[in-house]
Amino acid sequence: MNYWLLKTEASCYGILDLQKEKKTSWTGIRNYQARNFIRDDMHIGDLALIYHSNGTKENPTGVYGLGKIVTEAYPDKTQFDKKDTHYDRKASNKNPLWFCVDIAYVKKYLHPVPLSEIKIDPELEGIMVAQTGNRLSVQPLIKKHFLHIEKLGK
DNA sequence: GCCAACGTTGGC
DNA sequence: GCCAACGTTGGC
Repeated sequence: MNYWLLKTEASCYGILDLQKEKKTSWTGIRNYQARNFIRDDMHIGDLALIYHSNGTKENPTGVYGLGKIVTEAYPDKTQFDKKDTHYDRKASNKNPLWFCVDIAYVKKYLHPVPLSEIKIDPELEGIMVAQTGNRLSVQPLIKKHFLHIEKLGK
């Protein structure tokens, strides 16, 4: 059982959208390291913190809720769609480059956990998302960090 | 909107 | 295989 942090922009697809839809395919990941995590290490039943980047004063950057991985990895179909912004001409059905999983809504946090708090919490020392310059949109979490954020978020 | 950090591309 | 140029991410 693995724990993850998934970055998204609230204005693009946030926890409220996931709550409404109940389930979505997490497409559009175009980074090899993130791709490898999805393809190789994500499995049904894993839990994922939903993190909103590029926050505002009212809704600061941070963790807003919880989702659950409900499929194994499969080819992200947006890579084959010429009209999609995530189209990749180097990818083919025979040789897909990019993968996605389906994420189900679990809950929205009563108390979202802002990045500013994550950064100063000694319990979360070493967490990847608090390290400067880190742009990875799919991040593995150690259980301790996952449980602590869960406790803070409710 | 700024800009630092960083991943990717492509010429050599 | 190096590395400069470029584009993107994302905190502020």
